[in-house]
Amino acid sequence: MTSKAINRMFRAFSDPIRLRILHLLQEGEMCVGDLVEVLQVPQPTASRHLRYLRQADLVVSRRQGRWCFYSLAEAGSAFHQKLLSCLGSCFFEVPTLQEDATRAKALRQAGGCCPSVPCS
Amino acid sequence: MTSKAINRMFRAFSDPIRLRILHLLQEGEMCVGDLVEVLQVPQPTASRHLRYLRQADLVVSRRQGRWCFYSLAEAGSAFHQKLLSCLGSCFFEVPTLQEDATRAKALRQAGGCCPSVPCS
DNA sequence: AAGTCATATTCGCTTAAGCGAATATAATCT
DNA sequence: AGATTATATTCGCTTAAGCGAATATGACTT
Repeated sequence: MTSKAINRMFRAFSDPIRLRILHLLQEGEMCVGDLVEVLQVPQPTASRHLRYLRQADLVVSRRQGRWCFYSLAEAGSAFHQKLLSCLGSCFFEVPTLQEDATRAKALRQAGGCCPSVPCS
Repeated sequence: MTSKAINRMFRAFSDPIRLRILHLLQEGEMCVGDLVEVLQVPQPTASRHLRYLRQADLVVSRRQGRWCFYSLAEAGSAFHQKLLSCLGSCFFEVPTLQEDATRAKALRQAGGCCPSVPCS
């Protein structure tokens, strides 16, 4: 965990959409399609931000058939853990995060976009 | 504490020099001259970053004679507190922060740039 | 092989933000 | 008032990064 990596992580957190993604992934892995539906943003936008997060070592991806599942990367340092713990506090301040949570819950109950793949 | 404010705070943390300033100010307020000496950056650079931090509501300034003292702003939210607590973990990862601490300690013992102003 | 679905990348453009160099402001001192 | 000291701002330039629109890749289906 170098100084550059720390700056990259902070910067990764400093975008509304990426914050939303990170917050969503706290509940478990999600495929891109479901993320797009919850975030209500164009798919390329989601992919772009996901790449950014991957390059910052904040998320990892796993391919399964046509779908690509993203989840939070293991926190390999105290700093990484602290940073993740900020997400919880954001929830109370950012209404969008709460709306996302509502949509995500509904989507989970509806089954999501990928047909009966054991999503977790 | 709006969503924009949160993004601004994260972004404020995502620059090496600003991270160093925030870390230094954890030990108490400092005047610009002392910051410049510890950071070893041009004075306008320090001022620019201090303004950025002020606009993000992370630091406050107080003028005393010719000198301007900066200190950390009171954390008015759980989020703000969490974010500040990341600074501690950074210390172990970023050598520059440790070098700063050494220089700051020496400077404090030498009296700093402002003549016997009750600096704290 | 052709088609379709899920995801990723590229392109052109715009804005934020970093830097060094120069300059401006503000307060104190003589 | 004029000089000096401490800090702040401006200017010109460069790079990072955001977006929408279009296109490419990769995997499964028929």
